[in-house]
Amino acid sequence: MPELPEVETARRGIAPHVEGQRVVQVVVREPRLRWPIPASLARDWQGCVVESVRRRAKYLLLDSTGGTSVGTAILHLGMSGSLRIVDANRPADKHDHVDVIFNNGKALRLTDPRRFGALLWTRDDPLSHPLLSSLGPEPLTGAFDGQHLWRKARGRRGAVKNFIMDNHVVVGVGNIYASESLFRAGIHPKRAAGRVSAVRFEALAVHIKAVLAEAIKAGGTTLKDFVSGDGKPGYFRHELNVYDREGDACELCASAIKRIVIGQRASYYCPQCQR
DNA sequence: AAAGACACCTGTCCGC
DNA sequence: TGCGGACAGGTGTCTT
Repeated sequence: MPELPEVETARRGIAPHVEGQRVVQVVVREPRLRWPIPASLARDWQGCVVESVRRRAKYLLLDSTGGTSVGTAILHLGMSGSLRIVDANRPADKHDHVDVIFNNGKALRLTDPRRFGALLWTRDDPLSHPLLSSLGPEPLTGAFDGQHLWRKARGRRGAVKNFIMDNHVVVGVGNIYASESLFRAGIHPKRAAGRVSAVRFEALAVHIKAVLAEAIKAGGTTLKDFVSGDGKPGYFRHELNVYDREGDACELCASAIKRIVIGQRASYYCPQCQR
C-alpha cells in the first residue's frame, strides 16, 4: 500500500508513540526482507531512545541515541509493508516480522507479507547512506518544481511516466500518483520526457504536489484509526480519476479510460484528454 | 548516462 | 472446489 502519502501517514501515525520511548528489545522473527536485517541491529538499537521519526522519499528514519550507541534505523515498507503500534504481548501473526518493544509496554510492529521492505541500521548520517545519497528532491519542497523537471528531462527519450517515477528525478511518485498527476496535467504517459514543454512541466509539478498533498491530507483523516486499525488507507480509491479505472468514463470528457503497460507497470490515462 | 528487463516474495482474483 | 496464470501501491541491479 505504501506510496509516499501512505508512508507519511505511517510516520505521523507512529511518531507520537515512539518518540521519546526507550527500546528495551528488538524481536526479529523473520530477518529475510529485501536485504537481511543485520544481526547486530537488535543490540545496536536496544537501550536507545528514539528521538525522532523522519521521512526521506519512502524511507522512514528513526534517529536513536543510547548509552553506548547513536544511530538511525532505516525502514522501508516495500510493496506490502505496514506498521502498527500494538501491546508488546499481543501474539504475532504470520507476517509480523519485527517488534520493536518499548519500555512503556507497547511495540512497533512491522508486517510485510511480500518482504520487499527493509530494516537497516546506520551509525552515520542516514542521508549519506548508499540507498539515500543519490535521491532526487522531495516533491513537496521548493527544491522541486517544473523547471527542475524540465532541466532533468533534456535529452531523455523515455516515457514521461517512467521519468517522474525515477527516484533520481524526484522521489515519492509511485505508480498510482504518476498516472493521476499526468491525467491532471493532460500529458500522455508515453510521451517522451524530453518532448514535454517547460509550461506543461510546470503544470505537472503543480499537480504532483497537489495530488500527493491531497492524499496525505486524506490519509490524515484515517490517522486516528491507524494505530489500532489495519493501517490500510484504501479509501483514496474514489478520489482517483484514472488509476485502476480501465473502461470507466473520463470525468472530463466521458471517453473510456485506457490501460497500457509502460516499463512493465500498469498505466491508466484518458486518450482524449492526455496528449 | 539512460533505458529496459529482471529480480525479490506472497496473496488474491479470475477463468476454466 | 481446484488449479494455473496474471497481477499487485517498490526499487536495486544487471545488461545493453
